[in-house]
Amino acid sequence: MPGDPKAQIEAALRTAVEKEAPEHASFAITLERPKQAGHGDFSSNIALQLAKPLKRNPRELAESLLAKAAPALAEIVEKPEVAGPGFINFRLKTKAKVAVIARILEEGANYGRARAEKPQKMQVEFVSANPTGPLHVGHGRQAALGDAIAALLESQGHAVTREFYYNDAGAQIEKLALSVQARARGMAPGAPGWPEEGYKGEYIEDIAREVADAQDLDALRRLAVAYLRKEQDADLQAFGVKFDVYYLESSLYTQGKVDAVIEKWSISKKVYEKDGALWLRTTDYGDDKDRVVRKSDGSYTYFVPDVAYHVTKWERGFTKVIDVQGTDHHSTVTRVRAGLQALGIGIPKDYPDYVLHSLVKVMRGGAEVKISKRAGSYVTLRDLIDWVGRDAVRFFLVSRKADSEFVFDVDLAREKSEENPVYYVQYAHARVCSVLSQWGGRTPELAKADLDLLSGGKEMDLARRLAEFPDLVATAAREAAPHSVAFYLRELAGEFHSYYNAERILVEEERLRSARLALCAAVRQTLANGLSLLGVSAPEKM
RNA sequence: GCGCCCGUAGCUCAGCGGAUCAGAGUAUUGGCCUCCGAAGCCAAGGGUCGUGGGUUCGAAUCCCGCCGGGCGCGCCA
Repeated sequence: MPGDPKAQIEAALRTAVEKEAPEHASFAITLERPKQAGHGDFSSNIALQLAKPLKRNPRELAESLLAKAAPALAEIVEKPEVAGPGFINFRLKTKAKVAVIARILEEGANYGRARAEKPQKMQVEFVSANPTGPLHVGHGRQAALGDAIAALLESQGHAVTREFYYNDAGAQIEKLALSVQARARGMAPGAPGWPEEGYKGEYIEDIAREVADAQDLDALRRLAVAYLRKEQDADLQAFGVKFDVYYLESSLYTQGKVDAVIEKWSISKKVYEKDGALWLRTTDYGDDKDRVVRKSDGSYTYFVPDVAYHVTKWERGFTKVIDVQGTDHHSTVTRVRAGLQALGIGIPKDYPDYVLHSLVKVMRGGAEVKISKRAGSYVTLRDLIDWVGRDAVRFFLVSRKADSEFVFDVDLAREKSEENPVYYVQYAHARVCSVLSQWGGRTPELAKADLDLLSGGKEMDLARRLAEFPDLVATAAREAAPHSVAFYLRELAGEFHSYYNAERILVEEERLRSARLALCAAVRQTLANGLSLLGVSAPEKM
């Protein structure tokens, strides 16, 4: 495919391997992008990998492979060379390097997207907060992560459902209702007689204010749940996150799905009675100890509906499911998988996948912020959005690996917002838009620009960086790791700023100007595509 | 005590199935606006990659011990 030299080089190497060592023809050829420009645009360690099974000197093998691969590549690469212990380095000709620009302008918003060989029906479940209070910063991290992961999977051609699961009926909800009732009767939060472990945040008062009849606990419960669901939805909307499905835990009971799970376990003899309770043999599936599934009072533990819920995911045809949760829930991983295995209905052992994130610590004014007035005991997502803005929150929260603990410095993100990485990236986008608009032409014309006129080092760096994007997105999707996209965008923005300051884009000479503008337009498109994956806006002005 | 995760520059963090890997941002210091956006660019200083072993020609990266931190370890969710 024109504009994809990587595929051409891989094909040529594969052909060479087939000739050189037919018995290893199926060996995976992986091209790497050397970090240092001095080592070319692509390198292959295939000779090092094949040297051992073939019992040959890796350098000599590399030379031999190269001799067989080189003729097919004469068009696109400079003279390739064998380096070090047996790496083969390829340096693209300018024409092949800049071809990516035309490709980006042609593909537009599709640049970086791929068509999956086997498109799958996938689901990402995240946030899943119970309606007992405002969303906290941990939910924010989940929302940012989950939405970005879903976008990444979609970019690879999969059909992705974003799902929110919540408990609308359990003991937590009862506590909520009782708290609101107490408040509606004029009781002060925490005063004598206040419900045990009741909720004390300011929002309880807001809900209580709307209570018509403090005696009617059912109505009160519905009111409280509806109120908080609405508030959570408003926060998610402000955060730019939309869900396709809201799944109610209560529906698992009303549809008999919870009982069905117990029944299947019983039939396959995976449960036993002890101390008046019913236990599941999770130790058969790697758990430390067996777990209670039905308490002696006859009610189920939380994890039975949890398993029933995951059965519905499987039955709904989601072949891949990613649950985004805090690391404080990591013990459920083994348990849920064990519960699913014990059903014996053919669900894979490692179903579902999990992305676990550690908690977020919020720093402001040199001290940790632990509480907000509204929630009573934690910092809310809304606080964060109000303090630093949606884009900064989203970008920050996905800029770290999910499992690293993360200190969110509000002062850095807010008071010195010009130093914030997200503005650095958005600013690059705004700058390109500005130069394109000052030129005043139509972007499609740029696709016909004579790109060979680009020759500067910074121009080659940019072209090289732009070409990395599709692979980077594919890897990020496979690893459910949006942070690498954030890092990439910062690097791309940096190279653009550097270029912009060093070269004049709007030169008099029309052909050169068009070529440079084409490069700029490709940068703009790639920045926009990347930011879109992270749910961050790409402003034309700021 | 047991299990999982994390220790990389002053700070916040990338890099992790070995080679071309000591990195980014920020902070500090010094330069750059008669010219497309200075919310920017250029340059400098700053780390024996927690620590001690092991495997290897070669380890931030793999293995083991230790130290430090986080989170779990309920007939809570």
